[in-house]
Amino acid sequence: MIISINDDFDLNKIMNSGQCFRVINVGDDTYRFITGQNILFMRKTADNRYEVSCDKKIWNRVWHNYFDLDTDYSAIRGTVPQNDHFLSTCAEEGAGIRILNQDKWEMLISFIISQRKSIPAIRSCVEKICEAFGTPIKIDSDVLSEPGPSLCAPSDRLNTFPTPEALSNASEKDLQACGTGYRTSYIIDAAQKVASGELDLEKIARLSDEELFEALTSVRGVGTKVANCVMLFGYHRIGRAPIDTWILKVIDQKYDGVNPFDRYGDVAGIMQQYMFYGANKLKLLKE
DNA sequence: GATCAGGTTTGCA
DNA sequence: TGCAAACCTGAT
Repeated sequence: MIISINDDFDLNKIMNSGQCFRVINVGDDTYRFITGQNILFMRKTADNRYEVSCDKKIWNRVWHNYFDLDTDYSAIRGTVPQNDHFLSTCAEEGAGIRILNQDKWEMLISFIISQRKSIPAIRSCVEKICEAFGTPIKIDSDVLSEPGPSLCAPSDRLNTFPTPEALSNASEKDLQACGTGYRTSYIIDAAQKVASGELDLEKIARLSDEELFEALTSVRGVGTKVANCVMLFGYHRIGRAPIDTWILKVIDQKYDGVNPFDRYGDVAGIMQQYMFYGANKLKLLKE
């Protein structure tokens, strides 16, 4: 199916913005996304036009929201203060990045894993956990036969991200084998809290930013940075700007040590994404 | 083979 | 309250 998207949208930048760890480029400019039980292959065919491997019903029900298509990113880029030279440069470079609406539970575990890991290491760890504890995704035969040949990429035996129940029943040893290291006990703690209902990830979605932050940091291994990532990428709180080592360098080197994110109001998280992407891509930071 | 990675917890001033 | 050190392991 062909769809049109009339806003900033760049598959490669989205994949490399560090918010999603199971997205891959399967070659031929085709990208594979996974959320829940759904797999999507997607390829740009012309300006604002994309070929996707699902039907209209699934697109509207799942992927439209996943890609946050009701938000006007072009307009948000337009609000970048002109005198904010660094952000202006980064926003231009990062145009096309979007904040995905991803699964809350998957984000919680993925960002617990992320601490003191490089992005390739996070990807490999998450994938191993899916292989070990996820369940096979049922692939609709008509989904794979419908698109053109280029969208039919090898995807047999692809697993879902494991459920809280599956991870709460996992042995430390089996999790360790996925490369989780010292985060293993954090993952089990989170899984048990969620599986038992002590922490209801859907229910806390109704809380204010401050209360949601409190609820998330009640999990062992979830501190300020991880909680903000989960809020931004799982709960779509686009006012949250996670501060990692890169953004710390940005604040230090480009903003005289003064956190600029208060200035950007309720879209600070999007500005943070532009900075993260732009600063790395353009190599604007010193050691 | 060392060094470090998109942090958090723990322990000690 | 504030600041280091320790933590597992894969990637480079």
